[in-house]
Amino acid sequence: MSENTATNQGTHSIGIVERDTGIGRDTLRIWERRYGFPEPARNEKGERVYSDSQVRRLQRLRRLLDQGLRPGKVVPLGEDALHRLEASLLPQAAQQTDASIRTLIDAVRCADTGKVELLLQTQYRNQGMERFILETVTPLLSTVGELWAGGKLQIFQEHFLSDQLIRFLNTEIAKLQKAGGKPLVLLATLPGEEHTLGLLMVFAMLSSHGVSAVNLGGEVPMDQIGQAVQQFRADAVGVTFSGSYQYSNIRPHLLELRQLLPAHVEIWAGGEGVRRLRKLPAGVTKYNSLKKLPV
Amino acid sequence: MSENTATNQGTHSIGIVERDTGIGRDTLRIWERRYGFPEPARNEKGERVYSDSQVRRLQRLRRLLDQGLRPGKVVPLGEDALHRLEASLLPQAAQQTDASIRTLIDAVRCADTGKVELLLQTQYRNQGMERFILETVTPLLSTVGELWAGGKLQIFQEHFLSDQLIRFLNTEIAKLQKAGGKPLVLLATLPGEEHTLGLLMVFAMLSSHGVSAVNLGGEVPMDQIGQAVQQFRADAVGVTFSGSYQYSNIRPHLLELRQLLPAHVEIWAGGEGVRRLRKLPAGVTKYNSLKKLPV
DNA sequence: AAATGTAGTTTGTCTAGGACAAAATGCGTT
DNA sequence: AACGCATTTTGTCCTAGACAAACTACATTT
Repeated sequence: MSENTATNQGTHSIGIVERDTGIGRDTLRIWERRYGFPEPARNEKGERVYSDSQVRRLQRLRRLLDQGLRPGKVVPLGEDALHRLEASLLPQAAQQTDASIRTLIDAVRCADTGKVELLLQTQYRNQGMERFILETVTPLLSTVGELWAGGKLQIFQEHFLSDQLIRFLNTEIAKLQKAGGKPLVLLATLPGEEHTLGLLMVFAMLSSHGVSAVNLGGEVPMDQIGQAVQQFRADAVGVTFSGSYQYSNIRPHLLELRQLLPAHVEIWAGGEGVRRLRKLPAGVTKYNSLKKLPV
Repeated sequence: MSENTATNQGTHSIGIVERDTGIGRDTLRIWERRYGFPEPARNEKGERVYSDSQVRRLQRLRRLLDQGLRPGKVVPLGEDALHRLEASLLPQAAQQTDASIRTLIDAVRCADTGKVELLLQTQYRNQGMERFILETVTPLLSTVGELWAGGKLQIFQEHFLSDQLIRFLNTEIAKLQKAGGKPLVLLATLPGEEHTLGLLMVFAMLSSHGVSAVNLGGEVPMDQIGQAVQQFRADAVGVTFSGSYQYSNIRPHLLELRQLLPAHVEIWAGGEGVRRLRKLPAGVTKYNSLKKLPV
C-alpha cells in the first residue's frame, strides 16, 4: 500500500519501477538473480529500492529489447559497453533529420505554442494528410523519442508536443469525417497500451481516404471490442502497439482477439511494436508503415 | 499455448485478469485466501484459470470498490447480496435527467456517430462554451458514469462518447486559442490520474475567456511540472483529480506540488476528487464546479 | 457539532526459490 | 532460402509469510 509515485528521488519500489519501465515485477527479480542487474538497495523492511540511475538504465535496456536484442546479451553489460552498443544501433535515425523536423523540435524547445501550430499547419498544407503523417509526424515522434532517450529532451516537452498533435489531428479529422460511411473501422488499443497517438494517426489517414472510423481510444478490454464490433457493425478493427508495449504479449493478444471476433471482421495491427513481429496469427493483417492501409 | 482444446471461453490466466480488471496479481491471490473469492480452477500446470463469469464479477466488484466500499464487505458476498447492494447504491441516477442529455445518451446507445456530433454542436451553439460545459458536458458525464456503475452502459460506449467529446472540444479550442496570451495556465494531472477529460474542459473554458493555456495531459511527474512552469513562464497551474483518484493522496500531493513551485505561481485544483476535500494546503485554490475560474 | 488523538483492524504490496512452457537460436538437411 | 529438430533463453506463475499504510471506531478536546 505504499503509494509513493516516483517523485521521491531515488526511492522507487519494485511496483513503481514496473509501472515506469514496463518490465514486470517477476522479470526484475529474475534479472537480478540471473544477470546481476539491477541490484537495488534495500530499505529497513528488506524491500528493493531502485535508484534513479537504475530506472533510467532499465528504460534504456527496454529500448534495446524493443529493438529485438535479447536480455542475456544486453542486461549484464557494463555502462561503457552498453553505451557503445546504443551508439552503434541508432545511426539510421541520427543520420539526417529533415530540416523541417529540426525546426519543429526547436519550437518545442522554445515552448512556442504558436510556432509549433503554424509549422504543423504549413507542413500539412504542403504535404496532404498521407505524407504529413508519414513524412512529418512519424519521424518527428521517433526523433523526439530518441532525444528523450538520450536525455536531450524533457518529458514535459514530449507531452506538450503530443497535445499539440492530438489537437491538430482531431481538428482535421473533424473536418474530414462523414457519418455512416460504408466500410467502418473500429480503432482501439488493448489494455496495457496507453499510447493512443498511433490510433489518431490511423484515424486521420482513414478519414483522408474517405473511410469511416470510430475511435474507442486506449486500453479497451477485449470483450468490449467484441461488443463494439457488434453494435457498430464494424467491418474491421484496427489496433496499434507502441514500441513500449510488452513485446512478447503482442502475438498472444492478437490471437485472443482473433478468436473473439467473427471471421468476417478483419483485424489490422500496426504501430512500432508490430514492426518487429515476423509471423502474425492467421487472420490478422499487419500494416507496417501506415503506408498501405488494406482498405 | 494451453488454450487448445474445445471451450476456449473462460480460460483467463491471472495476468490476463490483472490486465482486464485492474486488480493486481497479488491482490487476486490474497482475496482467494482471505475471502474465498475468486476461487479459479487450475490447469495441468497448477496455474489459476479464471472463468468469464469470475472476471465479470471481479469487474463489478471493482466498480463498488471505486465507489468507496471496502473489500472485506464486498468480495465475500454471494450473488444475490451483491446484486441487492448494487441496486441500493444507484438510486441517485433515477433523478431527472435533462431531455437533451437523454437524447444524447440514446444516440450513444445507437452508436450513431453523426447524431452525437450534431447534438453536441447544437447544444454548443445554443449555450456557448461556458454553459455547454457546465450544463451539458458535466451532467452528461456524470449520468454516463452512473449508468455505467449500474451496468446499464458498456465501457466501450463510454469510450466512444469520450472520443467524440475530446475531438469536439479540441476542435473548438483550436478555433479559440491565440498564441502568447498574457496570463498563461499550465494544465496537467499528476501521476496516477489518467483521466484527462477534465483538463480539456478547463482548457476549453479558459480558451473561451481568452486565457492562454498549455495542456501537458495526464500523469505528468511533479518535477516535470516544475520544469514546465519555468520554461513556459506560466502564471498558474491547473490540476484535476477524478473521483476515482486515491482520495487520501490528493492533499499530500497538492502540498508537494505547492512546495515545488514558486510562490507567485497559483495552483488551481479541480475535479470530482477535490470536491470532497475540505481543507486545502495554503496557496492552493479549489474550483469546485468549474463555474468561477479564478482568472 | 467538528476537529483531533489513539487503539485496533483491514488491506495491498513485497519477499523467497523453484518450476515450466513458449519463443528464440543454432545447426543440419532438403 | 525454407524446413525440421534439439538446445538455450526467458517470462510468468507458484507457495506462504511478513509488514506498514490506510481505514474504522471510539474517546477526547475545541
